[in-house]
This record gives sequence, C-alpha cells and structure tokens, in this order.
Amino acid sequence: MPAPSGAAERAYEHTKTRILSGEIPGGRLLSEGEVAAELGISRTPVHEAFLRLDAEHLLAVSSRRGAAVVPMAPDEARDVLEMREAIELSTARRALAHGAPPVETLDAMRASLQDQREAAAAGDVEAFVEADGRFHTVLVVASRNQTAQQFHGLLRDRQQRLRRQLLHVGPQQVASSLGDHEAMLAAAEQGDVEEFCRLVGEHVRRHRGIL
Amino acid sequence: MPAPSGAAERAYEHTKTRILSGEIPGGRLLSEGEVAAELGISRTPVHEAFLRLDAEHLLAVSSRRGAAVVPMAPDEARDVLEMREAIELSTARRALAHGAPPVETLDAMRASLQDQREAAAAGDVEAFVEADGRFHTVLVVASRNQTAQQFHGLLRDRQQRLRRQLLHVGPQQVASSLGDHEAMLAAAEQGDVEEFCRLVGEHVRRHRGIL
DNA sequence: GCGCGCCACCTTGCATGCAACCTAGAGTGC
DNA sequence: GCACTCTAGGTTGCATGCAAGGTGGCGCGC
Repeated sequence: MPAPSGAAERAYEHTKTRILSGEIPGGRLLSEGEVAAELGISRTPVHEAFLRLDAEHLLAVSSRRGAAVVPMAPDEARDVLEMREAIELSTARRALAHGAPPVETLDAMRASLQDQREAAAAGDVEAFVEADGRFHTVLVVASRNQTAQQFHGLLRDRQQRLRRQLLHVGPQQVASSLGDHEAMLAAAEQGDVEEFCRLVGEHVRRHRGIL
Repeated sequence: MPAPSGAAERAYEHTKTRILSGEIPGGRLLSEGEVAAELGISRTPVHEAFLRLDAEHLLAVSSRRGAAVVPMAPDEARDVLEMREAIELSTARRALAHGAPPVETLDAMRASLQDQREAAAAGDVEAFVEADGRFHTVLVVASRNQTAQQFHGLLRDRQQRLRRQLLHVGPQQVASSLGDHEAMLAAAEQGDVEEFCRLVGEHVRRHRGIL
C-alpha cells in the first residue's frame, strides 16, 4: 500500500489497522464523527470505510446506533482455519496439477522460507508471521484463481486479528511451522500434489490444536 | 429480501439484479447519477451501492471515469466452480462428520429436491436453478461456518450471472443434475462423507464439461 | 487529409447541512 | 423503592453543493 491518496482509503486503512492490531478491543463502539475528526476529514468517506469493514465482518454497523467492532467468537478461529485449508488445498491442486510449478513460484516460496528462518533465528515473531502469511499465499497466487486470491486475502486479515487476540505464537509454534513449511516446499519442488495436500492438512491440524 | 427500506439498499438491489440478470451487458458504463435519477434518490446512496458491488467484483468503479460492469472472463466460470467445490467439500465434511445430519437438514434437502423434480417436470428452468442453488446451500448452512456461508453466497451470485450468459441450461443438464442430487441426498442420509464428496466432485466435473 | 492541442462536458470525491431515529437519564406518579 | 414517561444528546442516512479530474470532440495548423 504505497499511498492512500483518497480520504476514504485513508479512513479504511486507519480503522482496519487499528482493529486488526487489537488496538480497538472487540465490542467497542466507534462513531464516524470520531474517526473523521481524528483524520481531519468529513464523515462521508468514513461512512464508506465503515461499510467496507462491515462487509469484511470486522465491524458491525447498526443504523443510528453506531458501529461496534465485531467481537471474536471462539468458533471463528476454527471457521477461518477451515476455509483457509479448503482454499489452499484447492489452489495447490491446480497449481501443482502439471507437476512442479515454475521457478518464479518456487523462488518466491524459497525467499519467504529464508525470511522465516532468519526471523525465527532472531526471535522476531512479527516478521515470522508476515513471512508465514506470504508463504501460504504463493501457491494461491500461482493458481491464477482470482476469486481464491480475494477470499484468501480476507481470511488472512481475519486470521491476523485472531492471532493477536486468541493465539499466542511462541518459539515452539515458530519451529513447528518452519518445519512444516520446509516439508511443503520439498513436496512442491517435486510436484507431489498428494504429499503437499497431506502436509497442509497436518499443518492446519497443528494450528487448530493450539486453540 | 423482505423490504429494502433504505435508499442505499434499494440502489444496491436494483443494480445488482440488473447486472445478475444480464439486463446490463458486461463492459457497459453506468453512472451514479443515472441510477439515482431512475430511483428518485440522491447520488450518495448510489455511490455506496456501487462500492459494495465493486467489492463483490460485479462492478469496476474507476475514479472519475464511471463504473463499468465487469465483463466475464471465460476463466471466471472455472474459478467460481472450483471455489464452490472447495467450500462445499469442506463444509460437507464438517456437516457429515458425526454421521447423518439432523432431520431438519435432511428435510431441507428433500424439500429442495422435490421442488427440483416438479420444476424439471414442468420444464421450468428458472425454478430448477433456484432450487438447485438452495440444495447446494443446505449443507453449507448446516456446517455452521459463517465465513463459508458468506463466501458461498458471493459465489452463488456470480454463478447465477455466468449461468445466464455463458451456460445454457437445457433439459439434459437438468436431468443430469437431478440425478446427481438424488445420489447426494442418499449419501447424506447415510452419513457417508466420502461418497458424498466423491459425488460433489463428479457433479462439478460434469458442470465444468459444459463450458 | 492528417495530427495535435484545447475546451466543454461528464464523472466522481468529498464537505456540509438537515432530519429521523435510538438510547440513556432525569423526573414524576404511585 | 419502583416503574413509567419524556426529554436531551448523540448517531446515522440522505440530499445538496462544489471542486478536481478524465474524455471525447471540435477546430486549427500543416
């Protein structure tokens, strides 16, 4: 996101960042005027931003009552993980349908994996989570299914929020994920679809166990 | 859709219906003022409706150039079908995880199937398509995965549009689908997850063959 | 005839104003 | 003390107005 030129875009990014980071707790009421005053813009673009966030199920706007940050149900983590698994399996099957993917794809996975190793070595959990997300996105993008990319992006946002508030990513999770990812990359390099899908399933199951 | 009380909601439903039905061809330029004048409301709620439609990838709004109805790429049908398969497989696995689903779920499937039989007998393709969509939604709802329901709803909208413009649903497709659905219901009644998933795969593959 | 620049029109983005509506709280009757 | 009403504040929904930006077409120079 280079430059949020429009006021509506600024309001959207501003509010979304604050919700995803957990700076605004779930259940908290936001008002359009409040955000508008913070950013020095009018209520109109803030209204649009709130509607977008409502469509992403991050905010629940009630007519003439205000907008509440959607609190996270314990089931939500399970739902989001399940959808991510479904989408990543489906896109992986397509991306690996004709054997190993092109070098650019593998290089992107390798680069992300290298970042993960460095972040893990440095104990930088934030950087690891970021690289982790990128790793899982590579094959989704490589599948060239734009709908899948759209859905996967929405899921990543919500999972980021879950991770901050429900899960506590510790060193052992980092190490475990890193190992899973290395195995997944190896399977992708050999174009072994079934093995890759099996690993995705295990990976998700492990995440789910943390709940 | 009981009563579109708000002006923004009216503008949304109005425009969406016209896009999905194919009344407005792909590539056609729409302007907010045009729709606002048609409905006798101001541009503000129309603007909001356009943004929602843009988020659903039905409309592409360009700043100060107008909004174009997104033309349908031939790949889009494949993408949408693939995502539907992924979501329906995932939700079916959960809904059937503990054997046969509750009676309400099976009854909903049976009711939709009965509507399909009647529509097929009467040669009413529109009614069949409607009941078809309901059938596929039953297990998604039964999975109680709200994210899946949200995604599946978006996919149904886009598939409806594809069906009107790319596919031509004829009597043989109706008969074929009806047969598939009956087999799927039987598998659901017996709680046979693997058989159900296999049938979903075949069903989707058959649809895909029409392209 | 052909290419180029300018201008008028059309479009959206945002600010502002007003009215409807919901909610919380004080005040009143019992 | 308790329930009820009514009012005052706050919030959104929508209309309107204005300005910035893009597009197409006309006219001019060649």
